[in-house]
Amino acid sequence: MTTVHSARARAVQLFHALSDETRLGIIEMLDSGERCVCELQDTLNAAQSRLSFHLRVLKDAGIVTDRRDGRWSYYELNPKAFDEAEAILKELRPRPRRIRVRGAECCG
Amino acid sequence: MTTVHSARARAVQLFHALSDETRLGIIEMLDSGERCVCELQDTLNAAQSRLSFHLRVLKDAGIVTDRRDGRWSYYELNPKAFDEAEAILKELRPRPRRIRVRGAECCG
DNA sequence: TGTACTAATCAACTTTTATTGATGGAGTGT
DNA sequence: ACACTCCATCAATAAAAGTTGATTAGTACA
Repeated sequence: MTTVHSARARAVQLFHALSDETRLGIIEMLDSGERCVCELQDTLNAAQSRLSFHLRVLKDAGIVTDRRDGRWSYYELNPKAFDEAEAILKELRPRPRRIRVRGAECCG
Repeated sequence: MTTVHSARARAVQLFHALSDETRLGIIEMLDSGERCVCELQDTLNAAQSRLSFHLRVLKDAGIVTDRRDGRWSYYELNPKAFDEAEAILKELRPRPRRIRVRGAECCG
């Protein structure tokens, strides 16, 4: 997981990691628990290097953690990343406004 | 807002729309209410066509709605999109597991 | 009608992401 | 040591996304 500068850059990293079909497939598989790469490979039938690439994106974003056991690598979801994404989303969400000020002050 | 096929494709579209600095800047500005394009342009100082491009991405994803008034276009956040993103995130989040089955069944 | 203004769209280009096939490191079993 | 497996990394390529500078459509107002 590489370091990131601003809150916005972090948001970009997180959402970018979540914006790919293959990666969502991986996340879905990991939802039921830790999995080794070869299992993911079989189930998602994605080439090994391709899977590895996407796992790295997820890991860099802190969405998964990995652990090595002998020749196998196991990946697991990191709940904190989901908390973080949810918090960011809450920040972005429009606040309830008392009065609609239909942009009347704008332009001309 | 273009039509989308699977739930996963929709998730990709939504997260992709959220994974860009300029677009997050736009969202942040719209957070306090409706804004016309020229205001966004000034504040974010982004070229007009560039802004237009990003507004389209946001609109296609359903994150903003637009309204035309004379020669001005006003954009506003759509809260539903944020509900949706939050719901998707909740789906993706790892469920609490009773027992950690450290992927022991895997591989051999 | 003519001119000025806002903003969408287009085409050419640059940059970033993703895919593929190959190589190599580390662990396992003989 | 040797062969074999799992998987990360690399280099080459393909595909997608973003930027830039036109052009164009629609509106406003003299």
